[in-house]
Amino acid sequence: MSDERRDSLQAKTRYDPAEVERRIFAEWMEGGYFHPPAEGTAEESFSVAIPPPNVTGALHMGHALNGAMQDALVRMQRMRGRNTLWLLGTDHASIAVHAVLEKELRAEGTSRQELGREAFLERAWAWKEEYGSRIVEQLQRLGASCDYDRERFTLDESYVRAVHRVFRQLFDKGYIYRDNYMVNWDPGSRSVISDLEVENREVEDTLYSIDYPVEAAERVLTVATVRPETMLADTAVAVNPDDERYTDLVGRHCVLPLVGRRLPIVADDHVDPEFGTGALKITPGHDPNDFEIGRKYGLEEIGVIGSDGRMSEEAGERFAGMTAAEAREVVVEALREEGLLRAEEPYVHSVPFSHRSGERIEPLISLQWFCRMDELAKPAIEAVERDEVRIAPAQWKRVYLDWMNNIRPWCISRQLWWGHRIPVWYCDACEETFVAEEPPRRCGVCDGELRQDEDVLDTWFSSALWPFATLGWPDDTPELRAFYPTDFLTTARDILFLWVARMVMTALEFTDRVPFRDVYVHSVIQARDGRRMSKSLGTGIDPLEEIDVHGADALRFGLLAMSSTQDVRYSDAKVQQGADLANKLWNASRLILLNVNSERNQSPLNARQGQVPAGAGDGTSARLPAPSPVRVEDRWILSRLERTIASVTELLESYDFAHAVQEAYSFFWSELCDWYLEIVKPRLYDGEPEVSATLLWALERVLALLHPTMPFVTEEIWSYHPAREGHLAVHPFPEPDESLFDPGAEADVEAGIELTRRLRAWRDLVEVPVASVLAARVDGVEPQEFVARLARFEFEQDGGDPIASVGPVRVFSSAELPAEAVAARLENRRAELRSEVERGERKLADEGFVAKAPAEVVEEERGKLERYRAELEELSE
RNA sequence: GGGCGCGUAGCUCAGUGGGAGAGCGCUCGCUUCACACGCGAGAGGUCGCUGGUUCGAAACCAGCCGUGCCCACCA
Repeated sequence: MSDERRDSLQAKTRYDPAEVERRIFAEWMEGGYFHPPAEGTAEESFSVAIPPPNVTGALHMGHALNGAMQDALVRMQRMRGRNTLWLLGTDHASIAVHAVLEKELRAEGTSRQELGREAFLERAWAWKEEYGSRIVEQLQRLGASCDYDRERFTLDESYVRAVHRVFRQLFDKGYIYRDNYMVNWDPGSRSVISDLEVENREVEDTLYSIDYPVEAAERVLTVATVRPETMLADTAVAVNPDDERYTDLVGRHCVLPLVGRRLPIVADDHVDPEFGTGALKITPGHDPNDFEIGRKYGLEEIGVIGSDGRMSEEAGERFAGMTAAEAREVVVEALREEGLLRAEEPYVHSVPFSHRSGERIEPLISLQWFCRMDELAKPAIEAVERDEVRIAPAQWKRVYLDWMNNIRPWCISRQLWWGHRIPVWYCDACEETFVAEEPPRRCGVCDGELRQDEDVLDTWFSSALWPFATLGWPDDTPELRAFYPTDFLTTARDILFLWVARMVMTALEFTDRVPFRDVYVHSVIQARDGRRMSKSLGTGIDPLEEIDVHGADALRFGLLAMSSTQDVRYSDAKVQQGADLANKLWNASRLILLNVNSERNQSPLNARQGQVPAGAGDGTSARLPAPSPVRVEDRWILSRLERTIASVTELLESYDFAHAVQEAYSFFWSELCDWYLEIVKPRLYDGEPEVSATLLWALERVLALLHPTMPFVTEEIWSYHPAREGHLAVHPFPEPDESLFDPGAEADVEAGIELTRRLRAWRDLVEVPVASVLAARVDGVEPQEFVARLARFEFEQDGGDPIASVGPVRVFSSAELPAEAVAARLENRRAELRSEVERGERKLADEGFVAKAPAEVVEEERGKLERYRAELEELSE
């Protein structure tokens, strides 16, 4: 280390992430570590496709958590020397982009319709170029080791080819078809949306009961509805076939009030005789249930509400042009005048809203493109049943399977412009339809002009191809060979159906492989008060602000530490814990690096594994073996370190990030810093070579172990390590060395620690001044050297009569020891011990326990009882 | 209507059959030459309630109470 470097290390008593992070990130990028060559096979390499954020998106906590998890696993594999790709990209997000741009256009007093398709798309591309990479830059702030040189976009030219190929093949198989069907019309985005983009909310409406006169009879049928305006589109009335009140009416007709249309009275099981009067008005044009019933009985389908949300010509002159809400009032008023409005009552029920625009869904019949999913689902169900795709935690496997087993056709067309335009062309002259991957020039039948379908595909149709389309499919590219299938996917559960299930289906259909081996469904991070984090509620917490204040490592540690298999509240304390850990790492490293006797400065980690990390030095310099510790505390810390490496690694590999980081934290803080460093300080200051070697070895391994979760601070500290030959980002990840496990050393040092603790506690209780060193004798085995030093005792043979016992330590009286406090403390301890002895005796007197409990449990109980008895006897002398 | 989850220290959460844990907060004592974003020592829980299984239950089973989420076509 140069003198300047040493001085700066000496001077910085606090770790400052803001100063470090951008510099370190730039070094990684310069090293090209995140841009793997497209070589080898997918089995050899390690790859992850990032869940592509929307181009309109800004980094939110969900991205940050997901990023922290992916980066931890990706970095670990990269350090292990795998050819590692974390594929980055963004999603074109049709609806979101439309929302942004149309808002802009409205502010300018115009609209996309006025602008026209071509100009709108130009504007959309310009917007994408300007803002689309914002989230990518934000991922860099997090330290995400994505391949920034291989960024993909779901509207890339090659991606478009993949989409067209998939569309045509599904069409050829008869899975994709065009139909007039009941769809979810979103007046907000003025497009159809799929069932998965609809959310139901409880709403209080008014339930109206309306009398429908029966034709040629004095009777009326009273029907109930929350949407009286849709009665204009009624084409039947239904009753339950078992409902005796109406048996005689089935097959006859009602007369629709205000309209005069004759409505057949049909019988159908769907009608609940208990609800209202047991008679249901049927509106196939505007209600999904009624639509099904209508198709079943071949009823007329009338649409009275248009896609603009206004009443159409079909509704009649009186209503045409009104909004649905206006029409409702007029209809109700007219019914009231005619004396047909039987009742109005408040009614709470669930109503569909658009997840995207937030507006109430208008169900209507429309000519749209659909994709049958049942055949595609079959292999995707089997793959998960057979654990070829493993979903964790386990309950999500069943949720996935339940949904897949009840899958319904998917409406894939959208009345939008930004997106993959549907690759279908129509010939108006001969009414022929062409589906093609490349735009056909003329009609193949009559040579007439062709007109492309106006609509675009659901954004999720293209996202469903993400893991392979980003790697060049349908071409057989080196990237595809090297990195597909990918290894895992981490995601929040809200896109399990929307995205994950569809990727599994398309991957199996088009590549014959599962797209990834593991799916890990992670926590949703809620706001501090337990509410959803959302922009509209104002409950969002900005990860970038957190990074500004605490550093990326702190945020990453905090998110991983708070994560769980269930939803958790955002915890400032956990982020602070991460910041504290970064600072502690920095300062403990300063202690080591500024005080070691650095004659031996090679890398033990490299030596043991014999690896030369990519991007590291030439790999030819001499390597030293692991330190061969002579002192028991050295053997202890090395043993604990290796065990920690083993368990942290195992926890990371099983996606248990919270326990992984907390285990690393507690080893480092409690064992390495609080005990080992305190124990060895005198040897370190003395310049003893053995302890220096042990400390440098331990530091190297701790930094490497923590690098996947806290990449910046570990990389920065590593830059001062004498064994450094290259960046930590590509340094070997530690493998646990079981030959260093040492149960004997662990037991010995832990006993010393325990005694030290008891001595300190005793001092505190008798209120002896902190600085005073107490004289005492030890009966039995002499404790380790550090016990007396850290507890501020001096062990000697002679000092008169002991006035107190703490374990084997007999404390001599001295002026600083208040006799009364000592006596009180002694009595307290005796009382404690008596109760412990009593408890043990009671338990061992229980015949059931002695007879049925496992022998080792009983033995343990006996041992404890013996120890307590012995101590009590000692104190009673 | 169906499904899944949760209820443990003041707060946020771990803990799946052998004496209740962590972080933060709180109390007391320390400016001890890595770190006051620190060090040492403490206080604080009838583990939602009621039954059951077991020698032994925070953990397993049943019921209840409270709470969150997902799915679902009763107007």
